[in-house]
Amino acid sequence: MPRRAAAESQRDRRAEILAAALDVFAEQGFAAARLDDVAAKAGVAKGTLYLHFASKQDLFEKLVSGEAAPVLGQLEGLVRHAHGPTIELVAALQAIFVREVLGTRRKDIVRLVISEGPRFPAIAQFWHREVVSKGLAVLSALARRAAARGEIEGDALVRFPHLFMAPLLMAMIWDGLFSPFAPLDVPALLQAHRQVLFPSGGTKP
Amino acid sequence: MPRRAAAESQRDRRAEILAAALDVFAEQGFAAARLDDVAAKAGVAKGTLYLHFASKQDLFEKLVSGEAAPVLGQLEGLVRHAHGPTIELVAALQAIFVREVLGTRRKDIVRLVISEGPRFPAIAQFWHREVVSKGLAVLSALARRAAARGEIEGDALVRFPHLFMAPLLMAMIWDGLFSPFAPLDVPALLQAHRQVLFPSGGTKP
Amino acid sequence: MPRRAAAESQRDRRAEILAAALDVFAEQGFAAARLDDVAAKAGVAKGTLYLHFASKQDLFEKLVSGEAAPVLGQLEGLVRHAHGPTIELVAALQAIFVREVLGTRRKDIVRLVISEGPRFPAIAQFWHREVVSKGLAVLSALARRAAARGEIEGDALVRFPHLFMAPLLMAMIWDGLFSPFAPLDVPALLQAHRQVLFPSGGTKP
Amino acid sequence: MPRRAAAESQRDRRAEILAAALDVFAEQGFAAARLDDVAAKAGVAKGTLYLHFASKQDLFEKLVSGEAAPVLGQLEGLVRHAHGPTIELVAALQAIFVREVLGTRRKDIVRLVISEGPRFPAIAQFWHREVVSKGLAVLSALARRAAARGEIEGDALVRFPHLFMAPLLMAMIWDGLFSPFAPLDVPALLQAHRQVLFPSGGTKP
DNA sequence: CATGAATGAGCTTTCATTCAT
DNA sequence: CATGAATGAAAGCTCATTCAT
Repeated sequence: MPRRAAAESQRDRRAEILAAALDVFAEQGFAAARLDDVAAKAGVAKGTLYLHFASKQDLFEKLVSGEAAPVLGQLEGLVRHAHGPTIELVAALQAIFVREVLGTRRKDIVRLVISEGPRFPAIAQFWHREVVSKGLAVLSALARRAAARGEIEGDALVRFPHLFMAPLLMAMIWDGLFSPFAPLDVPALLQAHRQVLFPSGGTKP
Repeated sequence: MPRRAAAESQRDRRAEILAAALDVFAEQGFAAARLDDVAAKAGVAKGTLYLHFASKQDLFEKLVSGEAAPVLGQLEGLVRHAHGPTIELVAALQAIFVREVLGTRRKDIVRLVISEGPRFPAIAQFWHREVVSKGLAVLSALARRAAARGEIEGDALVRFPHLFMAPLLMAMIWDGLFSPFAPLDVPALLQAHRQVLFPSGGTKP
Repeated sequence: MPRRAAAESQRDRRAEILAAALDVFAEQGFAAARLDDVAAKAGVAKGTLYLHFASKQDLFEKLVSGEAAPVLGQLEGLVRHAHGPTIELVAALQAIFVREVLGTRRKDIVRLVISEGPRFPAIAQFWHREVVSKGLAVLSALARRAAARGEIEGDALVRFPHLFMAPLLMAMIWDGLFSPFAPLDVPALLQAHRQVLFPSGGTKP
Repeated sequence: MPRRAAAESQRDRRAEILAAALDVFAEQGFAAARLDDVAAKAGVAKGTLYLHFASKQDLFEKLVSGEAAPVLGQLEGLVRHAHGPTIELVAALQAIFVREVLGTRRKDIVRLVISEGPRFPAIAQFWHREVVSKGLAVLSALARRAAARGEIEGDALVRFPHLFMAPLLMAMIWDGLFSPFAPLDVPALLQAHRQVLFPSGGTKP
């Protein structure tokens, strides 16, 4: 099956380039990244990049638009089939985020979206549509569940599920900026956050 | 008074260049910013930039290291001379942040620190030392006050005053990324946050 | 044989660039030379220079460090296999110098070494080690031979073979400075020099 | 006499600038020299240079065209009123050259003429007319005197008095290029040269 | 006269993109 | 498909020259 083998090697090539691109873009930012470095890191010639991507910008856009779906799926599944106190659900979601985003190169993707997004409207829109709004919908459902179970008061978190996310965002940004000289204890931060969200410890007051 | 006049015009020139640099760096990021554009926007020749700043990087570092002190002073004063319910104090602090940061070019400075800081350790350290750690100290004092007055439970916010800031950070990032097509109601978000922080409405339960 | 062809074209390119660089550096000196001119003269784009040389300085150093060995070889061979009166040998050496240095672009290399050497210690040392000290050694051997054959008196030329070279150096400098309006009859100068060196006409007194 | 004082201070200023210019041009060459450095070294503002010299090139031309006459006068006087063996006269002339040129900043002027002359025809012509041809005339007279006294044979040195100068030129160039790591014993070189010029020790054979 | 801030043309160097092999 | 030499349009930075003070 030479066709199959060729297609696979194609996919591999492309994946290697994307991995190298992530390294370089994450370290340098879009403008300062050099395709020479991407090619060298991917082990291909510079011209080869253009067989897979139309331009530097295209490579960048493909890179930051291809990595979010699976995590979101995990979140969605977790919430849909949830049972037990919501505070435990929140802890599980945070753990997934820590493990699957903060603990992987995905955090670099998110940082790139934050840093470069304003100059790449297509990327910002894609992320809002495919990641942010879906994630917020899941979290809003979560808030509704907690309210229905009497675990939280008011509709603040239903209307602004962003408040679930904010400390995770902060952890991600802190990590990139200050962790070399002022590391942040992320699990403790998230635990504190859960304490704030569920003042009565997650049980009905 | 020619000496005096010359010194003043010097300061003006420098301020004009910094203002132009903020425009250009905020829009393009550090690497993609062109000093030609900065000079044109400031109404000076390219060479003039180098009479005031040693290099592009120097200009950038001076720009992001010169704008935070006054706001912090406001916050500190407010907390020190506070009276009344802490929730109102928090509302006032948030309002200051919205007015003095989100509502001004300062938000662009902060965004630049977030985006470019990882490549400029000097800037990250400066901001951590001069802005972030001081701001967190103020917020921690605020949390202690609220706990002392019985307005919040636990020490989560004392240990992690970051949780006060997180939604403001989120608002700032959202604004830069998504506001053109998905604006965020920041006052409502902050009000919701206050509801979460002070579930009993800011009075002792 | 595409590999072979590519390597050859590589060498050709490099040689073309070096030839163009010699033209431009010789005419303008190092500092005033423009790489634009080098590129144009070599028939390549400006960026191509940097595929072969790391910088303007590198190009210059490679240029002045790559052209002396063959001539020295000729001199050495001539002296080693000499027979007949030394004055004829000197005449032959001078003729080689006139033909191979004064009559070619090599004289421009030497002039560049003289003019720019003080600012390029690496070049000065290279030339002293590879060219000057070897050349002087050959000339000292020549003086020893003449003394052994009773053609000259004293050891002045053995200790200072520089005295053989001095008029050639003068001819080279005169040529660059004054020849447009006051040409120097170099063969006559060199003949006069031989008369001085061998007052008895090259035969034992 | 304010007029006189002003005129003197004018001359001083000009002399300071020329001295500073010599420092900078000698170290950097014409093209690489920066008028900023000249002004700083002279202790004047950059604009002041233009009150005394029309341009960088004008400053350079004035600098290298103002320093030769007195030395030539000494040579001329010495030869005109000579008595005793010519070899002693030659030794005296060489000593003057060593003292007044090699031992002073004048050697830097000469080196500048050699290095930059090809790009400044006005300078080359001036030096040929005012210095070189006059100096050679003196040396030719010297050679005639030696021949008349039977101290040398042939007319080689009468026709090419350059041969007197050549070792001095070599010493000057050697000094600029190689002396840091391979110093040349100039007095010994010149003594050797006299031995070659006067093989019988300066007495009639 | 003297100053030095301002100018802007011009320099070296970089790097996304192309294309002959 | 893959290569990597070649391109050339910028970009950052310099510095001789000018001129308002």
